[in-house]
Amino acid sequence: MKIIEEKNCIILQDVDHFSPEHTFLCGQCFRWDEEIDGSFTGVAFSKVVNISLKDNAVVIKNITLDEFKSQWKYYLDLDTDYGHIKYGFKDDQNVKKAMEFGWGIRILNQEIFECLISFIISTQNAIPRIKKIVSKLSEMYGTKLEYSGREYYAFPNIEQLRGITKESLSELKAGYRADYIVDAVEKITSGEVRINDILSLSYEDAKKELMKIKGVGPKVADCVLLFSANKKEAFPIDVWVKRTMQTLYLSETSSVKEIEEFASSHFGQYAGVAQQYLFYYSRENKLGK
DNA sequence: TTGCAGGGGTCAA
DNA sequence: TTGACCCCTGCA
Repeated sequence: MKIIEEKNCIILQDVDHFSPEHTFLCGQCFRWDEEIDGSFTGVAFSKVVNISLKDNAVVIKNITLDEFKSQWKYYLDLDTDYGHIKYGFKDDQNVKKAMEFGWGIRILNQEIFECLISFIISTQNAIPRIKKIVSKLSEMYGTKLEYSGREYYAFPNIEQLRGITKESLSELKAGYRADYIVDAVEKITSGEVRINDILSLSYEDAKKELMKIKGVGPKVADCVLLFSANKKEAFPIDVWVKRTMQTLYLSETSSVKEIEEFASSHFGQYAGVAQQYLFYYSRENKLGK
């Protein structure tokens, strides 16, 4: 990968296995929107950034070389060799097919707090509505940003949400999830849940730590670990993945526990990567519906 | 227009 | 293991 710095813009040449479209639309994040020209604009690290693919080069607008090296390179998971991961799944025809369909999905390393709150909101909810609620929460409590003549809002940090109540969140119309958001903020500010330790804890311990929060069950915890804590062995099982695994690998009556055990032994350390490709493939093709 | 089913699950009994 | 759950959206 060759990095070229231009005015307030970075160009990456020879990047393999990266599709902004598939990466931002595969359901792992809720803060990226497609523009008319096919590029994607999103907010992270209190910055608005625009990413596009042009003639096999990745163009990232509104960042400096330092910001790319210190934050965005990791965020986009560009240090991980997806060719190697793909090779490891060469004997699995289902994953192979899903990886061809959704080529270039990279598992993002999002900010943990934002990812946690976003997936608490995702519970029993549809993606467009999740995006709406996350966006509204940012507008209410986050820092205002500007890019290309438009207003954006950074996702609020823990300090900005300190002291919120169920009532103050009523405008969000998040339903019963408002209680969960309040509980997460309280437990993190009090130190009961040490969110900054998630990165250094083992997968199992990190999952236990997250599940101390009300509204965080195994699925939400796995999403947070996979999409923001670089734990690629995490294998979130939702309705789509459950149906897909039952159809392609196991049987209709297989339980979540059985699927979990199978995924761990069959997919191994990159189970989460396989999960995301299978999830995207089954959703886009409405598998089992 | 109204009514109903279901949505990237989780909690509590 | 099973239903209830807040609220919105899509679809008869």
